[in-house]
Amino acid sequence: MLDVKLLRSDPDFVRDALHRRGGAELAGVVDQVLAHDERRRAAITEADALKAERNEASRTVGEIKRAGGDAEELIRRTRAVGEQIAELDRRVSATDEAISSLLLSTPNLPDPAVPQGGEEANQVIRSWGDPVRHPFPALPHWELGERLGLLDLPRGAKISGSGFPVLRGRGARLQRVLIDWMLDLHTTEHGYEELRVPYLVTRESLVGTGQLPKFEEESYLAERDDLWLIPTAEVPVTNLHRDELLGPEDLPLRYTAYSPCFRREAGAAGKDTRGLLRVHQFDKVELVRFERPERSADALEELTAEAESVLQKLGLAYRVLRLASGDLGFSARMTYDLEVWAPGVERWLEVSSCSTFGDFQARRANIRFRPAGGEKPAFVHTLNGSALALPRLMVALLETYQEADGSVTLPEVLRERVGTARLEP
RNA sequence: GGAGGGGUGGCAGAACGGCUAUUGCACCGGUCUUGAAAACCGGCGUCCGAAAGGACUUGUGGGUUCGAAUCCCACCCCCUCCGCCA
Repeated sequence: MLDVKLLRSDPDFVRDALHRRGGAELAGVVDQVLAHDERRRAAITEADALKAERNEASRTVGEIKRAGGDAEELIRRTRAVGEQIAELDRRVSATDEAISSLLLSTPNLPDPAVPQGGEEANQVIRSWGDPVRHPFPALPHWELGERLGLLDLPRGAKISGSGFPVLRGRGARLQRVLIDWMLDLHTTEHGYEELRVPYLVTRESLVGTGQLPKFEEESYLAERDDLWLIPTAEVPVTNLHRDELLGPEDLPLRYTAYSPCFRREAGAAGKDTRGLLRVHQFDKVELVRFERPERSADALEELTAEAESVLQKLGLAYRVLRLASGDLGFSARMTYDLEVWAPGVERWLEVSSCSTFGDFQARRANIRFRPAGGEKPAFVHTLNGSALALPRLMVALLETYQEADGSVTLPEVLRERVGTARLEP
């Protein structure tokens, strides 16, 4: 959520930043909010004066009664003031609601370093490894998966519909091993605390991180209990500290969590329907950081490097993109996408999105810290990134390490855990 | 699911219709001190306001009242016991 004070003090700056992100219509919320804000403050000023009057009168009533006098006349007049106050209070809450409903649906402002434009303006800022070109006809992962008995898409579809893959045998084990190995990497080498979190969350939690109220159609809802399936572990992990005031010594906080992720992919019907490229349920290991504001820029670089280290250790070629303003997620201030090369489908696949949110989520979720003893509380900065998302990682792994005979040779780091060096039919 | 108890500031914990939340701990500033500790003084939630000042804040939302932490209603959460259960 944007700070109303910022809109008030520098409306041109906010208008301009929102314009870069979503055009003139989006920039228009600034003036709408400011109009409500002005009405709101006028009503508060008026109501506060009447409340002061009422408090004074009530105090007097108490004194008169204690002295054994008759306060009827004063009570009657004060009752009328009470009605005026109620009317003004209604106006305050109406404008309040109008403002928060506008702001809850307004995305974060892009960082100045973010390139302007849509997807086509994303910048490749670095790459690692050489994209593999096999000297034989490379198979896509769904064929490899089927031949090697790792993947059973038809049965997944039978159970739950398309987009719900079944992994089996070595495939299931490989995925479990990758999760385990990544968690170990982040806890032992990167200083993260491992969390195991709920996969169903309240509406409030989704509002806290920014998925709601705007993207309701993207989430699954268990209506009977009004609980939502998480689209990412970011939601429960970030909300871990919702409505908390952290001490000066508490930051930074670094958490890693495995979770399944549930996404309706409502806007992507018909896109990437084959194999594991886009599914409704997938596994992911997530990194989440709570940082002091002055640390958040460096923290994003660190977090991105930590996600990259997974691909490096697996020997998979990837590139890092800085997303353009129009391609940023709702809550993000700046995002690096990691795209891994998949030689079977001959595409770069997004396996990680590392973002800083500034104080945007902290404001929505009310996560504050005390900068130093005695100082006023301030909002923390939150960051997160996938490290990594499993399906596309599996895709890149299988397609990259496939052999001419259809088998797959596993990278060294996984062999012991999987219990074999080669996946064969 | 049933019965009972309870949610008050960063933490602990009083007040149970009116003098507008007593107090302790922690933390910050000051005085004192060579320095520290102790002691003492002040501060330590949000909003409106340029300021003076004012308003709000006792889980959340309603209601009663001139006035609600306190009374009433609904909901949420925590604890204890019972039932069910991986």
